[in-house]
Amino acid sequence: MDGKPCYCTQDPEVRKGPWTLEEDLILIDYMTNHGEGVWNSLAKAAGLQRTGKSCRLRWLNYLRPDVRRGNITPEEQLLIIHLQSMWGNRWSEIAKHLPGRTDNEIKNYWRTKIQKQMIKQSETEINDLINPPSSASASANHCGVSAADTTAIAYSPAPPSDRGDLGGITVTPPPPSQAPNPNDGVCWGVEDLSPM
DNA sequence: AACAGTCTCAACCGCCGTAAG
DNA sequence: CCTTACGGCGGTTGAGACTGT
Repeated sequence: MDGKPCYCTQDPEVRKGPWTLEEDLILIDYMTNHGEGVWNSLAKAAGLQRTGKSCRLRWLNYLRPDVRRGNITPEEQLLIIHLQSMWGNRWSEIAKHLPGRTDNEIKNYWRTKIQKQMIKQSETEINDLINPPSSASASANHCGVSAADTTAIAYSPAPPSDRGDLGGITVTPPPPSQAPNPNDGVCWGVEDLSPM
């Protein structure tokens, strides 16, 4: 279409790849006039050569009026870390506690910023264990967690809980709504992630 | 200035749960 | 009860942007 890259699909009726401004406008227009419905028929009715899933994703992650884009605040960051430590990678649950943020955004943020930072930190601590700095009691981080434990956090125990089977490990699923306790199992502070 | 490596994020894929027929 | 269609979710990918050498 109009000189854009060819995202060939099995079905020539269905477009893939980045959304164009035109498509965005069509979807926004349709959504404001009709509201959400069955996504597949919505895509057809709106004249979009996209799958219903694609439309849904685009709307929820990008076009929704209440979607908030831009920097994650330190408060949001702490909340993400805390909720992730409690619930694992249940991004949609976590997103519900961050108004305007999408699960996709949080997921990306976690992987690119927080997780990387944690891995880096745990590597440093492991190095310290192997080659201890002369005077340091470099056995633990500032909350008394061993390097191995920290790694476990970094790689997220993320128990699949109710949908998975992790060798008998059971974890309480996310409560409907629970005020996060910043000291409950999480030792990370904003300063730990300061480079961000 | 040019190239290589790294990072970011939008979008896709595949699986699962649920509702409708 | 079984099958099918759909929505929702988490994981992964790839293109473009950015940074370092």
